[in-house]
Amino acid sequence: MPELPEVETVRRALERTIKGRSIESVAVFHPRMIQGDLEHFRNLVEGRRIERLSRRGKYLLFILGEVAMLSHLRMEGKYYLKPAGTPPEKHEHVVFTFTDGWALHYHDVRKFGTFEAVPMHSLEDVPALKKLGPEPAELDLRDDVTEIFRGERPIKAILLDQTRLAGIGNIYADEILHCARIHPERPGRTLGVRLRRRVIDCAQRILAAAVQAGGSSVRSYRNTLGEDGRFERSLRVHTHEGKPCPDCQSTIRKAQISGRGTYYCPTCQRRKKG
DNA sequence: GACGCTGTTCTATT
DNA sequence: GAATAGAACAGCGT
Repeated sequence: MPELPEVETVRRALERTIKGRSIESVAVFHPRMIQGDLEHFRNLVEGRRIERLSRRGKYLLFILGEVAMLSHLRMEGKYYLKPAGTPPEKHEHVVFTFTDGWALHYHDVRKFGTFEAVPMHSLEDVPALKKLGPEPAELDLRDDVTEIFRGERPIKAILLDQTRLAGIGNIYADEILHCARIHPERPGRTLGVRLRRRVIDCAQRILAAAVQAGGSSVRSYRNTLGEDGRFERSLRVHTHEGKPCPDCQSTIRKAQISGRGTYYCPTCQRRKKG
């Protein structure tokens, strides 16, 4: 589920539903999801009020006054709000019980998700956040983005690299490259100034539209708090192997690029020029 | 039953 | 460095 638009959708849902609640206790059933010492984590988080929800790249930030709790959903993390005392289901690994009779359950079939709590004043120094590249939405099309696209790696790998741009994952990388009409294996370095701008422009437009639609729910997953993303209907190449390209009717191909399943149109996204 | 996928990212190896 | 393979884990389809 979660790339930037999905994480942003979760952030908004949590902001609507749990902002202002106070965390009475935290139950952790799978300690390795917590970065650092578990007791330290609980000491930092318990008793604090959720003042607001923020996001950086694919990280959710629970702002608890003087403490920030980072939550990364990785592949399949989801949140559900339930009455306090509801027994955790099989794949629910962390439960935040609030003082008002409700609880937030973290559900993650593959247990890849992570949590980390840090004092607010050291948030800037958290390595996970420090390494992240800029938010695509914050770039100006007039900015010099040459650095982002440097190197010989395929442009697809560059878009997936969170230190270059934050928040893009496998679905949106494919959609952005189709929008920009660039072959996913083309080395980043070979993009001229016009193509670099086109990639940023496509990234901003596609991510914004996906946020508007509440993200995508590819496969049969539902989004947090029971909300369904609608953007998967707008996907033009991702998961569309064998189907006609909406622009030129050529058959969409699937290839393995940088170790990831990659969908593209062989006609719109030629290797040579863009 | 085995194998090869899956929206992520970190670590070890080449 | 930089690119790639493997690992963390569970489920689903072939």
